[in-house]
Amino acid sequence: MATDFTERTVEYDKLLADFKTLLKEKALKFTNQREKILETLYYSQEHLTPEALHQLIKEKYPELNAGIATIYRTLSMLEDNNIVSSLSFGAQGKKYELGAKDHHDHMICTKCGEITEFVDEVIETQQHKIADEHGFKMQDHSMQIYGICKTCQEQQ
Amino acid sequence: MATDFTERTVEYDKLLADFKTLLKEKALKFTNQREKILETLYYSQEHLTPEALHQLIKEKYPELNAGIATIYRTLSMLEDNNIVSSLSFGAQGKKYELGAKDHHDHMICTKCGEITEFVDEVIETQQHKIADEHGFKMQDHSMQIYGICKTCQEQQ
DNA sequence: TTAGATAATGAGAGTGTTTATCAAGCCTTA
DNA sequence: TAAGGCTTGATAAACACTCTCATTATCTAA
Repeated sequence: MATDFTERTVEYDKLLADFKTLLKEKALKFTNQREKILETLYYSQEHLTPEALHQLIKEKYPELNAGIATIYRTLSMLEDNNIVSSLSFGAQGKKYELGAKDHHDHMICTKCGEITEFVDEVIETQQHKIADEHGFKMQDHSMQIYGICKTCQEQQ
Repeated sequence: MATDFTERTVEYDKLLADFKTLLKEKALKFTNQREKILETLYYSQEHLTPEALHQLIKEKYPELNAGIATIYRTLSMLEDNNIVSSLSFGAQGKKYELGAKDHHDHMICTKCGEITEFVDEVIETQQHKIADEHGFKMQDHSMQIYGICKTCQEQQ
């Protein structure tokens, strides 16, 4: 446990340092709001909507008085710089997660909304192959599997 | 050509008949608006936004005076009954298409917004395999490849 | 350390999309 | 054909997100 926490802290410190470097490169400023947004995204295990992220930050740092516009602005900026990635979720808007991890896809439970991540090499390579066959210059991809998760199946 | 048209008409007639049956089963009514929406979706080769669908119907059937609310309501109903499926398109909203066709995935050009459909057996089977491995009861899935299409690459 | 330049912020107005409300109208079927 | 109840169009409202702008905070160079 102690080890996990330490590793986690070290990993976050690296993320933060990289973030600062990026800001400097682009002549952007390192603000309290940006720091707390990155931190909250990092320590949250979930995929967050801008609204949910806003709530979390208001609860933990009420004195920051962070506005929702700043959340949106920062998430956009983080996404443009490939630090976070977003997942479109039908009409319910977007959810964001730190994207510094390895690429992965999502399995979404249509009952409880839980999102499970997975990585599959066969699919990764196949996607590149398909894009190539169509003369398509692939930039990104996303795949979602919708269904009922194990827990929800058992509850019936 | 004549053959194509005939086949197409026959196929649409079947779709329409099935739709009527569904409505009857659910004690819903067969209205002019619902018919024109289904028809327009069927004869359109494109993935349509609710707004675009509304425009098409206003142009072709001005006397219907169809309201945008009806378009949304009908698309929802059709989607709930697996007659159409929608494709979330980031911040730009949703696009709808008839879902009675074979399953397929999408390749989306981030420059011009063009959507190309494709079917890939390797991916289809792999998806089932992944869901099984996670004890997930798969209901549906969607995959999008984002990138620059051939035409847009050539224009640069 | 300080001051000036300028990026970033919060509040709130604005925008575009989707949904809810409700009175009037249309479909079904008896 | 007439009644009942589902549908509709118009419009208000909810929602997600973006823009504007005056004020505040950050960075840097002296």
